[in-house]
Amino acid sequence: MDDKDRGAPPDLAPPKGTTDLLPPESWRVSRLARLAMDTFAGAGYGPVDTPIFEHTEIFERGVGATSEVVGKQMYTFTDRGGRSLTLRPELTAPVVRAVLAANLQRGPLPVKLAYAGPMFRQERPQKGRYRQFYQVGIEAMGSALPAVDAEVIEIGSRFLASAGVETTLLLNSIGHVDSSCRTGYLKLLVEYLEEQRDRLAPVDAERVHTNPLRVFDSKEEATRAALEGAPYITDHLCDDCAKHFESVRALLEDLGVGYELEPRLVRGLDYYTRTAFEFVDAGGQQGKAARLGSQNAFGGGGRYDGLAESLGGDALPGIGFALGLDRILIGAGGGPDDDVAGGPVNAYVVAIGAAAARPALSLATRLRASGLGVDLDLMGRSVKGQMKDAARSGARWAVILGDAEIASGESTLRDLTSGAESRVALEDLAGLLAP
RNA sequence: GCGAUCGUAGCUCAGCAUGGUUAGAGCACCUGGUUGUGGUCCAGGAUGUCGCCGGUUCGAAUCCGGUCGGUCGCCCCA
Repeated sequence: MDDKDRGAPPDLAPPKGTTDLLPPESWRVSRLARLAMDTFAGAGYGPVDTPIFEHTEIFERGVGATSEVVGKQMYTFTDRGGRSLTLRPELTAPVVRAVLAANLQRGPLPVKLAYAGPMFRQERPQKGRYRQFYQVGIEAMGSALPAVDAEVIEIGSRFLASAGVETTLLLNSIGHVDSSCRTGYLKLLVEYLEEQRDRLAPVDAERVHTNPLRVFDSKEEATRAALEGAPYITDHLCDDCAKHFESVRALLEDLGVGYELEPRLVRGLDYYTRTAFEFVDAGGQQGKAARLGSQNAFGGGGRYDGLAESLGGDALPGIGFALGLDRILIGAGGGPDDDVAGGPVNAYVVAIGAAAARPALSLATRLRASGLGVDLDLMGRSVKGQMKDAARSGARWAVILGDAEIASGESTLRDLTSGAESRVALEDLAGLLAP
């Protein structure tokens, strides 16, 4: 087959809104994900993995058909069996599904799970917003006590701090679905918005009936002005929700977690009840555009006491959060720690002369088997080239093997930091190189 | 999904308003100076379908149209 028959060469760029993660950037991502999972594990949250795709219904019923995410951002396709499947746009609904599927709600509670992985949403990509993006998060299911809210929020805030981003925690309660609580409040809100109708921006006027709470999210000047006298949900919570919210706040203060009350905070997914929170960028008000772009949230979460039932399962209250790894990396910037972005290679085996190539490979292999991080030349480089490659690999030691060394069962060990060299018996190498 | 803006070596960019011989720089890469030694220095070398397709022209990186992609804004969120 000649070139003509092959047609146009394939486009090697990854699909729009996606990216190939390669070293050194990929090291930062995997390190951050590990830090997250370790932090979560330290509070009793075990790893959970669910499929990359789910039955579309899980998101329609779980996340809510009126939400923006389900309405127009999902990657939905039909498989060969005629099933409608969707690439996961978030992981709370799938995790709750998995818990119900395994009947974990009948075992010891709470069920505490943590995850890290890719999510998918079809939106116009820009800085900090991609079609495939990485999230870490936790879910605690089975307890409606305010203590869980406090634990979850504290873990998120502590992880973000250790990841090197400065955040402000915005906190709100949006009550539960009942005429004495949110439903009742919504009537008041709609009434108020109706009165202000001509002052609202057109986009927001449309939302008054479809999703009135979301009007609070508006960035339109006109709408913001019109909202000045709007009733806040926190003033209309039922007694139980008000008490719950009060406890959460008291516990956060106990734990030394600072927060700002934000009565206009409304999250985009329909399943949230009571506590809702968001971690927004606090590092440099002016430099915001240069940091997260038009995005300002590292992540957020909240309680979802009705989610399990809307998926058709037993009642199972829960709370969790999701954080965007991509955004955290942007917000943390490239710290000084990132210079040593390489892998954990401690030693580099240098072969001098053709006769040393085979012994070098087997020495490297033996050292690796004993648990050391070892690399060597696979390009047939000159000695000078190998030394250069050794320096580049980030290794502390060069283990040099030439005819003289082989003859005496030794190697020349060079400290690449100081340049000091010494002869070392091969059998002593592993011990000397151990960190 | 809508609007704006950008797209030249691996990377960061110059060149483009006034189209015209082999398209440049720095960094990175490779080789040599040092027949068995890196990080400094010196000398040399390789590298581009000027995003892609088409149009105007004797001639296009340069002008025009379309398209794809990045970035920014809207929307929404992680």
